[in-house]
Amino acid sequence: MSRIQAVKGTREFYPEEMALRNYIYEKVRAASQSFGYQEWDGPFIESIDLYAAKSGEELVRKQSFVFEDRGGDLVTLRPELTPSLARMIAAKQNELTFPLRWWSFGPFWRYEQPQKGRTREFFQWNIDMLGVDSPEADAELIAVAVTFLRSVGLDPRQATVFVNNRAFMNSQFDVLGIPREKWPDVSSLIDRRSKMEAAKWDAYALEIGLSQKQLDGLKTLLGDFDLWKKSEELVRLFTALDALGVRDYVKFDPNIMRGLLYYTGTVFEAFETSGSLRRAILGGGRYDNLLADVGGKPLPATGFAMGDVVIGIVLQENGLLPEFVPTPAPVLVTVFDKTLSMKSYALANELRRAGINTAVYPEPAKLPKQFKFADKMKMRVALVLGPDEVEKGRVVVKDLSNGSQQTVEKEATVQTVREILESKSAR
RNA sequence: GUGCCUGUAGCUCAACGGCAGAGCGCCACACUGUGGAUGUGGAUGUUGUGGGUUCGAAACCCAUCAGGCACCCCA
Repeated sequence: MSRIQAVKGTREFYPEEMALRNYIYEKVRAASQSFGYQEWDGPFIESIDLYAAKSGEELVRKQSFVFEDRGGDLVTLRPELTPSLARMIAAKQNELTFPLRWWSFGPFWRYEQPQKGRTREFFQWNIDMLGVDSPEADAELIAVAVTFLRSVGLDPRQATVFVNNRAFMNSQFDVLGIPREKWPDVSSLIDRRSKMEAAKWDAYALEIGLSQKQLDGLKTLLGDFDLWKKSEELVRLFTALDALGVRDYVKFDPNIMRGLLYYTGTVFEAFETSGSLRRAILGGGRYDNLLADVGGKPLPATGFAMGDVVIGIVLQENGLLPEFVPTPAPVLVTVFDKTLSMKSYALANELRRAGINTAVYPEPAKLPKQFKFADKMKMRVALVLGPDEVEKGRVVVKDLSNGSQQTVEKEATVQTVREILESKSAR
């Protein structure tokens, strides 16, 4: 094919996909706003330098869409939102009202190898609380996440949020006598455990310089799912989760570490428990140093992000996609023939003026064809204005969900249509 | 960026060196004033793209593009 195709990894939203995107957006908004978070957004294009500071070399060097603008500056399509957030907060740190609760849903780009659940262009929900340094704030963010998961129909058996605490794990490493400079290596070791064979993982652990005794101690830690009881922070977190009514979705898991370097305390990730996709639905945690790192005054922060791609697949695989109704207009006014078409147009106008979304069949065609169209578009009501009706000043109103129809005075059309739309569909 | 697998009708797939097919969907008609059901008929196409091998390529080889799996990373 010589046709120019879409750029690799980009998304084409046909109406059906667009409906899903909007559905997710709607549920994200509802969950965010139910906890009092404000919607905001940053630029889609940023200077590469913004990310060079803190996002990690991998993200900047290999995963960003970077290009030179016409003025010769290097710019990038944003690969993440947090640096923009940090800058915008730092710029108005003295005039914003804290604690600050912000959320956002928008497009991001990463130059990655596309595969299932991973595209180069994706939408991401970001939500953060800034200015509060407490496990209860972390618990609130987890509760927002669970509120969302619940609202799209996922129950605790289908989706679980796994929680750990970076600082606490570090203190445990300390107890094992693992020196501070090895902590990042140990973190990525833990991150990788589920992906490696046990023997190879052991070998790798020794390779990065752990003693056999430290390795044994580490394995005991990672197998201890009651470990959280030793952490005052985690105990407070779970107590708050209980009060917030989301405890049944959340589990402590010492194996959750998360790759990003800037997490300082609580970290969490939500996974689909049964599905084919072993990717996180959402992930986040506490990052208390980020604002100071980009030149602002120190400010504690906690938050998480969720991509639209994985959650879309999870919903689909669990049969939780909302029914797709192609048309936003539940009413079709058929066009009988050329001479009567203006009568149909005028009737549609009346319905619209009464606040009812109405489509007219755009040309004269056989009625079966027009009814098939209405059916495929999942319309609820079809109106017929033929010679008989026009002569008597009447309109045929048909409820497509059950096939019943009635002939009414033209003046009663709006009322009759409204009654059908408000009644339950028989379909 | 690396390794492996896969690209055939709108969709799911068959044909695996010898005339490109099926099911679903689509369109038309039965039904010139009524959709979903049924029946009958019809069109599906540069076999992802470009090159090579061969008398002959959808098939074999090379390149390229896209998708999938793993690595990497992560939403």
